[in-house]
Amino acid sequence: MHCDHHGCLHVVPLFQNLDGEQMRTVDAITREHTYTDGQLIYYAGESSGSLLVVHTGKVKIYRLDSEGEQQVIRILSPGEFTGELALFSKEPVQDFAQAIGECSLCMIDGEAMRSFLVTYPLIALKITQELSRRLSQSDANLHSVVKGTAEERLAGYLLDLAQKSQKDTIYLPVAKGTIASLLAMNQETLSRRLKILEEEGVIELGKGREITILDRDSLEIRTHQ
Amino acid sequence: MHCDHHGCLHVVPLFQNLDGEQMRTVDAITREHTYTDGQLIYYAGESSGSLLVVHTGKVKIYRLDSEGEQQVIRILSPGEFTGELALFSKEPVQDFAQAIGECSLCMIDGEAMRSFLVTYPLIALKITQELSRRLSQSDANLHSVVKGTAEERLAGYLLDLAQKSQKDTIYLPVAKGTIASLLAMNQETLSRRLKILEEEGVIELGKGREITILDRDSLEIRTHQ
DNA sequence: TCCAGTATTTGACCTGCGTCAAATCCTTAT
DNA sequence: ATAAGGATTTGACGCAGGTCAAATACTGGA
Repeated sequence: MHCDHHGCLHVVPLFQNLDGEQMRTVDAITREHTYTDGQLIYYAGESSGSLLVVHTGKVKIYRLDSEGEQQVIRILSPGEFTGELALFSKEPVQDFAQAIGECSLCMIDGEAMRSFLVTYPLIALKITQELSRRLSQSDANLHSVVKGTAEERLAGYLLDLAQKSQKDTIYLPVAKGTIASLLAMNQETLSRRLKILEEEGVIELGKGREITILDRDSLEIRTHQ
Repeated sequence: MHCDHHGCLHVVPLFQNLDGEQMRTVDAITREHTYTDGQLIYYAGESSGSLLVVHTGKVKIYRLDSEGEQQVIRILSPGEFTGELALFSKEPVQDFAQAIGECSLCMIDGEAMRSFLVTYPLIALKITQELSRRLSQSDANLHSVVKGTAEERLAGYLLDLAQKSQKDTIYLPVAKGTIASLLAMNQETLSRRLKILEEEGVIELGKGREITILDRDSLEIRTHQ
């Protein structure tokens, strides 16, 4: 089915300031599709060639090493997009996208999207802007993996979550194992680090994925940046 | 001085298929500037707001951690560009660009470039394409740092160099310490790994930065991918 | 060619984090 | 509720690669 005007496109910063007609144009080349928990959306070597915008739910982007172990790259929330490599380049895609829980995506046809971008170059600029932001972010990640410690990355991540939710009690968005991989450590290390932070009175572990931040300053210091 | 038509713009894949008039347009908003060894081109928090295209020489892009230690992100060769974050986004720049040896850059004025891109959206698409390629590359780097070993990264890098030069005897493009940082290891580890590869008959270390690959297959295997 | 300054190598040592294995805790479907 | 299966925790242990320090090799300028 087509996205209607209460649909996915309106949650996307990318298309925020399109006028009615432009919106209808994008609408016409967009299909919405829902996925169930764990379903693969695309995989390395084989992608839809569409721009994929998350409408509801969460999507995990990851890579596999030669042992089949996965390394989480990004967790997408509503409004965020992926699939740009297949859209803009001939390079083979090397990552996997998988639904975490029920989720729905808007799939914008690649060929049509490219012509649209030529007609509405401002949208192309916005995409470029988002990509360069993500590139900078990705460099920062690399830097913190190479030069930083597990605790530093964890502290930074917890502060991020707290800032986004504006609360001191936060809920990890996905399973701890997944968070661990996202933070470039393994599950056991994440567990141990959390415990240490609790023992030192910096956080309090609730049940399940609940964490309460008791001492924000201390976390700040541990961020080491 | 302006770039003439034998200048920097012709070495840039980005501008490959512009016609004469378009080329003159870009030319008009471009300045060439030369730097001496070690000179800072831009630094975190303060950037020119221009798109910087390497014309001749090499440029090192790196970040600093809180101890002032640097982590090399990328080595730019002629034709490659940087500065896109400052150009397309309001985010603060977090990296440093430094001349390695004598080098010259074409600096394309940011504001003028943005309007040019709106007029010639195909160039915008090319930039987008290059950014998404770099993003994918950056994710791959992260993956190999997290899941791979120092030897795997080194083997991959040596094969890359050999492929680019089409020869078995290669020369590291910059100092070993810089390569080490680029490969996310420290100088001593790089030195030790190289020695082990030599002892096992995979490579031969010449003097200075010269390395001869004796057993490409063995390197291939060590790439582990 | 020689010297000073830099880059590289080598050795000794140590630690953060990964691995494996087992226990315990949560969730969900019945 | 309860059992089954997944998620998380905990413990014991090892090692890749980091750090520090000292020796050696290169390089460009006088």
